Amino acid sequence: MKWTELDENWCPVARTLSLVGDRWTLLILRDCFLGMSRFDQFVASTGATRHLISDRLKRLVEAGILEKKAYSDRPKRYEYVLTEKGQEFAPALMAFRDWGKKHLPVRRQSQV
Amino acid sequence: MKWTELDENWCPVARTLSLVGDRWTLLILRDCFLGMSRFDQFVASTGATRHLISDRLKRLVEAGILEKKAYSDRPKRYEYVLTEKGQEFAPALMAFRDWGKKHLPVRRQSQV
DNA sequence: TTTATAAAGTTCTTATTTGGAACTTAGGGC
DNA sequence: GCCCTAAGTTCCAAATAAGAACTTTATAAA
Repeated sequence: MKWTELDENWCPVARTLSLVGDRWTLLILRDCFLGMSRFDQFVASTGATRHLISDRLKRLVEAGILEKKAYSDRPKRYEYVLTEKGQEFAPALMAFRDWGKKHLPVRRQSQV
Repeated sequence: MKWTELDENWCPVARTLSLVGDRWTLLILRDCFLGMSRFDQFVASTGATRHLISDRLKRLVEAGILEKKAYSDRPKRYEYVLTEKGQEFAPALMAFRDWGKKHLPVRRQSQV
């Protein structure tokens, strides 16, 4: 089964996962909550390929979680900001953060 | 970057995602919270391939989120139950559920 | 005594997705 | 003209997943 087929599942968890249920998507959302909004910031911060970031941003915009806004006209440059629907995803990320802090401590400090 | 390389990331969200950041893993956890514990239940419920379920259960057991317990000796049969560490993942799934219920309503009712 | 069923996987081949690097487009500055 | 930035796109090789069949161990039925 492809994961996009989960979008009409009876379970709201499954439907949510069909949209954001992969690590790069959730890392992009984390970055948005940390104040990032630009393509290259997401690439640098997540470590994912440009291709993946491009694809995931498209999905998030289609889903109404992010909004693509021009912040420059010449040349055309865009940034991505959380919509209200996206903002409401905060509790989920906070739950992930809390679980990680408690159960997955870092041994060695690694770079961003 | 491979997603397993996120496990020593500075960010607790990223570390959590390196473990459970894929849709099938989270669906398995959802099923555990719904009371399921057996291999074939996970296969039927999630719609993922047996191979995937096998792999993800292994990871979850290694991570101490699930425990593999024999419930029959002849023949040897195992089930998977949430550890306390796994139980504490509940808030994250509830956040997903709430977000899905609010923002992703189902149009047509589909089967489990 | 085959035959059938069940649970929990494993194996196999093919298809899809991802990784990594280079390239593109549209300016701006030196 | 040459280099730089930002936001992508394109290409091919490598990794991962899909789908179906097969395995193992044991119980029950014909």
